[in-house]
Amino acid sequence: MRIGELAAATGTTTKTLRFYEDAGLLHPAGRTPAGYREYGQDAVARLDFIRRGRAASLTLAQIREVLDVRDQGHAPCRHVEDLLATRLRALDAQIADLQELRATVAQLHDAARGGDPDTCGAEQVCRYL
Amino acid sequence: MRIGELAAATGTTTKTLRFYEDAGLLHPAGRTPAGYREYGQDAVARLDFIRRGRAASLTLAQIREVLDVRDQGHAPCRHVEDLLATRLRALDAQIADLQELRATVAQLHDAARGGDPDTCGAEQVCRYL
DNA sequence: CTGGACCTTCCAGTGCAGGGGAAGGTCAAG
DNA sequence: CTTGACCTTCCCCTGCACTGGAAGGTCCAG
Repeated sequence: MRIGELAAATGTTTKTLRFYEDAGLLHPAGRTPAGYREYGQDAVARLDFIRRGRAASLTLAQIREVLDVRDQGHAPCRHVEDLLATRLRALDAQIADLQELRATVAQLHDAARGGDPDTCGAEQVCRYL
Repeated sequence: MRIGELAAATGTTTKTLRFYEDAGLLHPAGRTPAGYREYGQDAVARLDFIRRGRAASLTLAQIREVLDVRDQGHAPCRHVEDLLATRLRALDAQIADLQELRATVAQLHDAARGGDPDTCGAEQVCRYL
């Protein structure tokens, strides 16, 4: 199939597919005599994997690592497990950071809600922030 | 004071201060005969405000809005309150999204943790993702 | 044989908040 | 007089994952 069909079949765009090829996530596609890219079903499976990886918030670099392991003939299960564990820890840290930030912002907002603009001094930009 | 002193006094860099001036967060500074920027104490207060805004995860554009209101002679309290409320809602949404994502990744990780690499078929990249 | 849908490559831009570094001017100390 | 610290403008680079658009080639239906 050609690039447009593959894009439609995997819910992405031709732009993205060429970008993935440049980024090393897709093997350079075979070409028709006219120079058009030609893909087989394996490309669909590969893109489905990439999509699942993206859905799990893995970066393209991480997904490529997994694909590289697979392309070298090894089962990437172990690598995927490590990746997911790392991602999980990062997500926990990120959520904790955001919750802390939320508490700070909520505190500021509580102080500002009920404030009287007329009592603002001109020597500072805003006493509520 | 000169730009390096101001940077040291506010815990930032000269690069950032020039960037803020370009971005409209700082008024164009006065210049010495040699062309050096010259700042007063008000610049320190302004940068402290910017720093607090950044700490509350406001964007530079949002902070500039507040400063613009202030510069036009109005107390920005009300504007700040709205901004904080909006930021709070965005943070809640972001935290909820991340928690959902975390659940998904945790599920994948649980499935992968106990898996046997030898049972992986070659027809897919990895059955755990 | 022409129109339109598709394909190719290449270059540039998006958003965000700066950072790196070059080429050159200024100032005070030694 | 020179050294070194500081300042100036200028332009490009970073990360991340694309997206937009121009200029041109290919293919098929009418």
